[in-house]
Amino acid sequence: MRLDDVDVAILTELQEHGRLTNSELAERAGLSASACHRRVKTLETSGVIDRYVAILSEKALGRGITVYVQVTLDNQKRETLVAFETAVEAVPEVMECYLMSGDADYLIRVLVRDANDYEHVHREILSGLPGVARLVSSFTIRRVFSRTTMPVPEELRV
Amino acid sequence: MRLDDVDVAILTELQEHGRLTNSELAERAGLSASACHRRVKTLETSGVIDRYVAILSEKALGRGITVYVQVTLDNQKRETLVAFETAVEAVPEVMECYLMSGDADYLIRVLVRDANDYEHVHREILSGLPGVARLVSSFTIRRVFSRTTMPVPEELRV
DNA sequence: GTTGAAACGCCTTATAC
DNA sequence: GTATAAGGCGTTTCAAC
Repeated sequence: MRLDDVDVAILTELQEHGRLTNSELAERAGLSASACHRRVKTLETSGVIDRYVAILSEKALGRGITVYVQVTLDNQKRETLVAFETAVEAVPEVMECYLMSGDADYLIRVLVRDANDYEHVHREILSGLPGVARLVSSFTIRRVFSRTTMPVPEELRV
Repeated sequence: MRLDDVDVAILTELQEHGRLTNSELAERAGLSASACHRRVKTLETSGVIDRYVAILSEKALGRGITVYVQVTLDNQKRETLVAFETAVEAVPEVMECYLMSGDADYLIRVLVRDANDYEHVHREILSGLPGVARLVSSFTIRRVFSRTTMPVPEELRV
């Protein structure tokens, strides 16, 4: 699927304002409402737009601290990996989990209230996950920025 | 601001389906439409709901590979940090940037099409950012999961 | 908290160009 | 791509309970 400038404009707007009305969106994209509506539907059914979500405020929910944790397991047996992955997904403080190349097996992003809270999560939850041999925690001091907006790569442009 | 079970139900739904109609949401939350509408407005104005966004498909956009990069700068002078932060935010492939404690100064998450593409980003863009002394790249093999849904902490429950 | 009503805007589909 | 029309649905506000 190729995307032209208008598609990009639509995607850019919706990535920032997911609940724009179609008429507002049409105006911002410089399109008639019907044309805009058709394009959005196409973008949705083609899978370019995956879904719409509400983003909650980490601050307002008292989850100010992000910690990255490198996880090394006892071994790389298939069952060990599956057991860990299943268990870690059930931990609500873990926002993201990647299987990694290199030293550690997994990298996870953990969201907690403060350092105290992390101590609890680390000791009572993470270190008890199946197969975990070692945890290396890296504290973030400050989030410089975070994008939800994904750039449209050149090779998809019209 | 305290949140009761119904608020949590609303937040959970909206974090997964950000464009639910108010009437649909009301039904799922077990509320009348007007009561539901009032609660959502309150959650929005109080800042618990930060914003609504469309999530694009990384796959459909051909951005399959996530790379984490630990960035070490020449020094920690204020100007050095500011210059780097300003420049890195202008790189669209960088989705997130944290100032870190510990060995490296920054941790960034980079989204690219493939390893080739990363090679280009690494050599032509990242290593040219102001103040960069060392880059340590960690490739992800697979995203195990990623949440946009944030749990409501116990201490905020009614 | 609930229901119901009313006004308005938007969506959605369908026209035709 | 544009414009327009029509019906139905959803939102938003209000009043009353």
